[in-house]
Amino acid sequence: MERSTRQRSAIRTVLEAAARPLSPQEIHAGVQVSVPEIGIATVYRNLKLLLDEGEIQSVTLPGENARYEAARLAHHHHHHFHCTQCDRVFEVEGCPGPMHDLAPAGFTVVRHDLTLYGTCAECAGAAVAAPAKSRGHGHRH
Amino acid sequence: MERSTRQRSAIRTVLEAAARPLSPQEIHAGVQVSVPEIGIATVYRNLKLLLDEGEIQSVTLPGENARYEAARLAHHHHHHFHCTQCDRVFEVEGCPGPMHDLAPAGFTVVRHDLTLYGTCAECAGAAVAAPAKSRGHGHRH
DNA sequence: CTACGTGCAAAAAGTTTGCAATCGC
DNA sequence: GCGATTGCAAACTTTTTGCACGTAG
Repeated sequence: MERSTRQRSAIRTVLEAAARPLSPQEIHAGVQVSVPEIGIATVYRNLKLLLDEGEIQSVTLPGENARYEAARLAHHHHHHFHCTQCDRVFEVEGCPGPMHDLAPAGFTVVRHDLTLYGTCAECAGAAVAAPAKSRGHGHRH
Repeated sequence: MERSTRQRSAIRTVLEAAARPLSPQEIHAGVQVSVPEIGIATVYRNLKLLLDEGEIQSVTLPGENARYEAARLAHHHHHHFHCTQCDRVFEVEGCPGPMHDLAPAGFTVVRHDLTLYGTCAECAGAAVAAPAKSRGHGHRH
């Protein structure tokens, strides 16, 4: 049976408190504040477990590693906005509508993912204050 | 100056011959047919080089490692269809149109990626012949 | 007490890099 | 000949797994 452990609770707490999808590393760092001895493996094991239970959802964007968010914080059908400057991911409400007929004849569209790229409001504002455009964060891998 | 090597030519050939985006591993395997001693590092180095030159493009789908295709085979603005049964990726022509106003106020949309998921025509046909649905290919990582 | 959970370290998988040998030009 | 390029192995990153110990119920 599933037990209640300090580490699992802390992971839940961090995810509930986040306003956006978090990477396993961000979650690990966040949990270490309250449970310093937690290992990254425990984070991964719990993410998988919570995912199976449907308590959290994974957010996978093109070319990025998976992020995770509490399912109850995720809106129904939504998409994501990826700020190319601060590298954060936001949910966006809208959807261009059903795209069942974009696919060639014979293809069945079950689901779709849409990712918008650009500059978030915060970074757009910062750009005014500090017009020096630094190219990305160079975070490879 | 850039030299013409057997390995680089072979990589170009494999990409040109492919009807779909290929993973570095698929490219490596394909090139080994004509240049057996090629190492995977050479594949990666050349992919990066060809990418910088704009000769090829990378196709990054959510949760997947990058695939590559010859730029001249890629259509202008297009999106991708990922068959969840055979795991192959196809290009689709259409686009639901500009989605600049999906993002919250203050956000600027520069680009977008759309991925459709479902069953390709071939797999849909095969399903009729062999209705047994096998759950995915289990390719993790 | 006992099975589930954890920490740690090692293993996988994918990608990058250092280095000496090789080969195009 | 010289420098771009390669093969190999080692390094690195992210995620998974083995194992002995810890702990919730």
